[in-house]
Amino acid sequence: MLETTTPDVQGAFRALADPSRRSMLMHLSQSDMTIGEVAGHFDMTRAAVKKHLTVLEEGSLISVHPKGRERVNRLEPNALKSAVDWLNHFSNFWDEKFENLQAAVEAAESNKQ
Amino acid sequence: MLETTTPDVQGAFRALADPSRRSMLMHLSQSDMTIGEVAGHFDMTRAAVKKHLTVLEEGSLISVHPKGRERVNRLEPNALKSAVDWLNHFSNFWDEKFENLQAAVEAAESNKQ
DNA sequence: TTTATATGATACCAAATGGTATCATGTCAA
DNA sequence: TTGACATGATACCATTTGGTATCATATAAA
Repeated sequence: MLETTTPDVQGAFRALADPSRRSMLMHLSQSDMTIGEVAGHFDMTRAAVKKHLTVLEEGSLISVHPKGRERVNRLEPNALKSAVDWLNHFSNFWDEKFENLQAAVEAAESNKQ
Repeated sequence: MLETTTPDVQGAFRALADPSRRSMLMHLSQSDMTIGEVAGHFDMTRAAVKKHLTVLEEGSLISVHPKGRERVNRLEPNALKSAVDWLNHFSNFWDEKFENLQAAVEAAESNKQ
């Protein structure tokens, strides 16, 4: 009831607060990418990009997989879900639209299992 | 298509990144409150609370309504929706569960009008 | 083996952030 | 009117944050 600071949630929202990081998530939603490939889409040094990717990894929004001398960054949808969950759970208080939405989530989840 | 930095979204995610501010939203979801009332729930000065409330207001997550010498802070659900929308739109890329979810949102919205 | 390359690590910097203390202002009430 | 009180506004501080530059390390390739 009214959880506010689950570490997961904090890490996710923290990572989502920066527009560059949100943009990186967008890129990673289209394909896994090495740090160098990610950096190719941004006007900043690889070191800066790597810091952002570290924040995303700390928030469990991405996972990193060594492959030879490269490190492949992969989107992790589940952690994003924890942010959505926080917002939805919270939203139930005032808007029935969100109740429908949460019901849809639960229905979809039970269908999968 | 792949919007990353709508001002709305940035303001909302920025405000949501801090656990104190998320907690304030929780409290405000139960009732409108003056800055003094909000401050009563936190171990920090009123000035600090006011700064947080300003960030929430800048993100359009709350609205402020003068009432005599008080200023009543009220939750604004719609701005939270912009954050949810960003997450959902984004989620469609990899998880059909979220497609169901977004369909439910749209259905609920059209039912209302 | 040598060399090029992808990444890691560190040091450093300016600006933003979360916080305090203090003072000013506006409004309710005696 | 005058005092109490809720809030606004500043100034200030320590820490975090987003960024750069530089050097070290590990691996692929010649």
